[in-house]
Amino acid sequence: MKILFFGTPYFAEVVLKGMLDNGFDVVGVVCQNDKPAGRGKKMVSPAIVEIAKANGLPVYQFEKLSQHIEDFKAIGYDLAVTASYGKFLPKSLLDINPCINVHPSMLPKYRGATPIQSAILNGDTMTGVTVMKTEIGMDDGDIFVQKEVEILPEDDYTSLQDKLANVGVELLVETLHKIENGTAVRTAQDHEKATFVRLIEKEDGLLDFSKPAQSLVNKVRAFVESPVAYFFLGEDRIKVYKAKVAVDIQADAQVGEVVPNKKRFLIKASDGVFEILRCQAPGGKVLDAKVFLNGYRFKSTVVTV
RNA sequence: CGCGAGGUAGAGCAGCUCGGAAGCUCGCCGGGCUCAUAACCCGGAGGUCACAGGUUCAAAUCCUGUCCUCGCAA
Repeated sequence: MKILFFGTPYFAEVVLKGMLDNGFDVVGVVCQNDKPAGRGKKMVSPAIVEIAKANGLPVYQFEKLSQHIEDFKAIGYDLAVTASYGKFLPKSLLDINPCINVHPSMLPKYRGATPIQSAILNGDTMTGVTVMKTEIGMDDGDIFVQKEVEILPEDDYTSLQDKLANVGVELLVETLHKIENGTAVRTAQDHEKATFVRLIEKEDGLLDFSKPAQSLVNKVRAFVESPVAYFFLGEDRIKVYKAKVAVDIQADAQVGEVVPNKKRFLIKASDGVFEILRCQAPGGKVLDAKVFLNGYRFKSTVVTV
């Protein structure tokens, strides 16, 4: 069975590696185009390109998939597998051969682009992975298999994504074997229960200290890779990479005010104290709070709203 | 050539505008206080101020070039 893989970011890399490690015959990788990135806006390829090339796989980066149907037919594959590809697959492409998708949520919950972030953001304690048939509609295809994954309090996007990707590989391998044997069974989703998650904007990362401390911590956990939670102290935009609720601290400050403390970076939230464990000031490196406090000169001790 | 910030003891920073004896917070070593301590007090080690040129009696500080790091924007 020749497999054509569609995927772009890290989650897709793990899935691709998983298929290769399990001996599946991947005949090519389709991913998003190179984009100008970083200082000097140099063109940068998705990381998956490197992995594909290292394994001798051809890489296809088409601007519009629908304009390359003949190219896809020429590749000669039997099944398409998608994982965080980033764009819809046109019907003309889905009509060539069957397509299955790996989605990091317990569908029909969290259909859309940001299931992992959403689960953490909402303070969920459980999420999961679904392998289903790819259809025209967004994440609404019939389900082959799904498995729950626990979200630990200390999990953030990075760690949860890893867990989900590994489970995704496990489920995908299982499904691919069944498809090969002809024993694959799929069931329709309960569309009534579907929930959708939208793309995340940069401004979504702004921390609002009039909210409960735990919700702020959840935002930090969910956005640690991107766009990163932040707030302003005077003119300085402080990006927060790790935080917790300081349950041992007596709140002796106004909401949004820095709680005086020599060794800990604390800010009063609506219902408790938000403690920053790892952060970054403009122009500086990401630092542990204690190190950050050694050198940082506060221009304001109240969060700018 | 997208815009911008910065490279100063092991770490994080100040000093640079107005050139003229290298400082702060932590860490480390030693001593003290204490039932005890991540707390407090005293003392100590540790830096060719990124690199290379230039200006000057004198450069961390001014000028030029190189390397590296980071923020924004995409």
